[in-house]
Amino acid sequence: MGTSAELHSEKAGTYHSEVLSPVRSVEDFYQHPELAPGDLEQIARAHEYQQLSKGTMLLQEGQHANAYYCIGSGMVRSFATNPSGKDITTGFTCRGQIAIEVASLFLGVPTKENFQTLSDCQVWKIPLISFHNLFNQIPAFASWGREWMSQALLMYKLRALRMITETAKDRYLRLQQEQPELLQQVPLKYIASFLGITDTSLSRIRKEIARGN
Amino acid sequence: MGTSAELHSEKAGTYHSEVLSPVRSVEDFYQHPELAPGDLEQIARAHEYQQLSKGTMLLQEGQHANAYYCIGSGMVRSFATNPSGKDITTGFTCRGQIAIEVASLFLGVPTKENFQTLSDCQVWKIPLISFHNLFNQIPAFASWGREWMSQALLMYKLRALRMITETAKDRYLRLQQEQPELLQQVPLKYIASFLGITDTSLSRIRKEIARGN
DNA sequence: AAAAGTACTTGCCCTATGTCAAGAAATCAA
DNA sequence: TTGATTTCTTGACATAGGGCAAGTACTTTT
Repeated sequence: MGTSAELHSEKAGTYHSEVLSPVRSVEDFYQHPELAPGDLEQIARAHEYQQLSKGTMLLQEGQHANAYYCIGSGMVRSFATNPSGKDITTGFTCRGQIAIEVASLFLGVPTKENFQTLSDCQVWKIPLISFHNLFNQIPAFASWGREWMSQALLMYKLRALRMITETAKDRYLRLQQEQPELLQQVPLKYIASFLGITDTSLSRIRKEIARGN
Repeated sequence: MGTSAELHSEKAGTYHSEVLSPVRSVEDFYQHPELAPGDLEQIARAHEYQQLSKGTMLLQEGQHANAYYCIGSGMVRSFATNPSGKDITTGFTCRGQIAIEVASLFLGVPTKENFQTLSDCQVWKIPLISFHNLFNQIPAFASWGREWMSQALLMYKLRALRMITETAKDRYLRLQQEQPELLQQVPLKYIASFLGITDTSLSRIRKEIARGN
């Protein structure tokens, strides 16, 4: 379970078998009406393709993020550590999504989150400096970035709102509906802390649902 | 309590008396190392100064946001309405902060949030189209925007995390410490729903704290 | 000054979820 | 294969916070 990216991936974890087909190209991550094909090529060239084995840490608490990752296949978990030592899952990044610690990357502060692969992953990595250059050279890329951030902001706002307005069971059912593959691939304790409850409670909620809501 | 901005503000509400001195200039909102004085002048010219009376709706659920507001004095509350009809306070925007519905403004979708002044306010309003022009014409403005979004994203992530890791009392004490003026100026029910609890519970938490933690 | 409305508190009881501990089942290590 | 580890479930009990209703104080309206 090293900190560095490793290049072999013979053995897929029994838990986290790959179901979905991988994203074909890094250009798929940068869909935006203003981005011309030439722009996309330039953007793509700024990424480095990597295969990461299960358990790889992409970023650890206290470090400064200096890159982000477009996830072609596999899954990444991000988590923060409580003062009392427990880790709280803050999110899952799946195939087709971008694993990034915005605060550390763009504000230059040490991160309070950890990012770790839950399975073998294929990713495209782009360094901050390359991002920065693209941002300044390609206006449409900056627009893409603004939209991506808007979308991300919306999701976190919704998450906070839902922690208030929905019960734990509601949140689990929503997750089940919106990301069913996640429930198969991720250990219950991570899902529980992501939902804001204990694994004990989630187990009971599952039982209740199994009996027929 | 109209939808449009109004220009008189003789009578300050008894509840929400102004304590803090207003922000002097709109340029204070756009501090960024790369922004030159000339840029700031251009940015400032894109804003319109307005005085809004207490109760003014800046944005209502279902509308499309087409501007945002830099708050020079006063306070704005944003809230979402539950399916069951209750309104949940999603945030307070105070002097020196920006009242904006990012999702609606930048993704062009109808907003699910409402924005309403809690007191008479002095604001600088900037239309989306002007923002967009500045974003494309002034690279440093785009950088400022990216940083602002990063900061906002961080705060919403923290909010979601704290809803999970902290008790309601913890959250109240934090608010008391970080924004004491807010507790004086805002009715308890709005603070309660912002904290994710009922006004009844917040009242009890206050009592408990008053007795000596 | 009376009436109506709003803000806040308090009591009683209830539910969702947490804590702790034990045990079964699956997985991993050797 | 065997033992160790992890995952998940379940029970008994505790606690935070919600729902409802009443009551007080303050504010606004008339």
